[in-house]
Amino acid sequence: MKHNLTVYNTLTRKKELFKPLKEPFAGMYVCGPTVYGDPHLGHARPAIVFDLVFRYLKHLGYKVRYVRNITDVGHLEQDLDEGEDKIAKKARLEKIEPMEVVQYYSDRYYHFMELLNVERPSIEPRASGHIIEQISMIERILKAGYGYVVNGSVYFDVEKYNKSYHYGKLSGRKLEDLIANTRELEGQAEKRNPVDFALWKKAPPDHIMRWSSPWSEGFPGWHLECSAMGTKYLGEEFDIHGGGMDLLFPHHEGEIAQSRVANGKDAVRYWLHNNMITINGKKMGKSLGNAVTLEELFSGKHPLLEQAYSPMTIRFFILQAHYRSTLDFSNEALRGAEKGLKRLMTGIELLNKLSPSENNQDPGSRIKDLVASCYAAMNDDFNSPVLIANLFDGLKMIYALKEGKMKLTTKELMQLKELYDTYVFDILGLKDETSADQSETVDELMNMIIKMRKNARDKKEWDQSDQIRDELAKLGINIKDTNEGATWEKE
RNA sequence: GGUCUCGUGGCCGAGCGGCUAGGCGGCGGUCUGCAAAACCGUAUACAGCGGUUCGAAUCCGCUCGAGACCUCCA
Repeated sequence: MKHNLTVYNTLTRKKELFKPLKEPFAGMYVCGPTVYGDPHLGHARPAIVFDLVFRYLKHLGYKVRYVRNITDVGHLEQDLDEGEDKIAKKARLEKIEPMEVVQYYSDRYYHFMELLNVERPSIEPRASGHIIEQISMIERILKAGYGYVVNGSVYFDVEKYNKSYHYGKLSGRKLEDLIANTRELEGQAEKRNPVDFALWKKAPPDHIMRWSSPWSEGFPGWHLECSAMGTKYLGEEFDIHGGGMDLLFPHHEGEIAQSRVANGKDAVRYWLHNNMITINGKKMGKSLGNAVTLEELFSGKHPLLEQAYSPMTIRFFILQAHYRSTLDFSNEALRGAEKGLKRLMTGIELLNKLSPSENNQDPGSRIKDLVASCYAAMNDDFNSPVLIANLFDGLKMIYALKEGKMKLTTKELMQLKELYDTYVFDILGLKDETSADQSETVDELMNMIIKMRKNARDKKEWDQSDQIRDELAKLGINIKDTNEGATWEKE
């Protein structure tokens, strides 16, 4: 495959040329949501970022298998013996079955991801459906000598692991520092060392989510599912593992250790991490109580929101920042994204209406250059903000064509159209929202009204024409007079 | 406390040693019966102080400030 895509590998802290294990195949695993709450803006970022990666890899010609899990068990609320997992807690609070909670929030997640035009991954495995694989992995870890059983729970022996491997190599930590900084938490008596983590937890009597295992009735530890499912669907070694930066430690560190000893090799070749979304400079997080859900965002019903923002505005907003930078949320920034996206879409609409000029009059290599810089941006660790800047630059060319200040041959115009089509819709995954829900009847009615207004205008009956415009404005319909006649738009 | 990241014009956000990022907003203009929209043009920046260099937003040091991880989190 010919390309020079470089990706920033958290493991090496460098950009590296992307070379998959088995061309033309590429395998990617991304940590998905824990389905115990409504999806919020924070969920949108990794979903959109890795959707971009997925789309671009496919565009380059790879046959991509993209696996994104749904976490529906485990994830202890606290690392305490009596800790219960989030889903069980939510279920108890709402007096429903845990799987009901899981079903409900999974559906919500899928619904909102679809609105954001996030493509469904190739496989979306659930932790609860892979208990057998997880148990088998624990057995392999025990067999390798890196786990120990206490009272029906199984723990990973981090200190022993660190003697042969480097625990903390992904997050840049040293075990001594970790041990020195471990907080004193209660109920850790079972562990040999506070840095050890659970592979299997024996369920307390009142814990509702439980499965039988060789050690106890219980549930798997919280790093295990990703190791087990990644191995199952992508093999013992695969190309990309993605997730939020907040998962770097300890989640991904745990994954590395588990896979290493269970499979005898490092599983992941490129670790990619998206940065966080901040709100007033602080990380947005469910546990911090400052998360804005996607539903609130799309409806505008949240104290922080001055208006509703469409799914594509959110998508564009996220893509306008590089995935490894924090992205600060504000109404002003969001409004800016909304306007910018509209400008881009209007330009594309115009482009599609343009016809080529007969004579080829020095188009230069501007289109070739534009195409090249778009590829260069994406090949540079998926630099979507630079890509978008290039697309805005190209807009000037489109308007110059319209004004007749520039001429393009049929072939060149086709190339330009193809560029926008490919990059805006296929790769960035944006879509035009404006004309989405107009029925034919409405269209024809509006054409009729515009015609009537034009008649009035032709007769210079300004009172009449302004009245039509004002009345429509009250209905949220804006008339825009252009040189080619009037168009309308619903707010 | 430990580890790490970052501080760019009113706002968001690229930039990885020399060449205009881009978007939103502002200002000026074109178009227009008026208005809006649209388009064109344009100003404002690199937290501070030192250092390296012919040359620094970009490298180094210090100061100040913000944030992340170390506990579930995207």
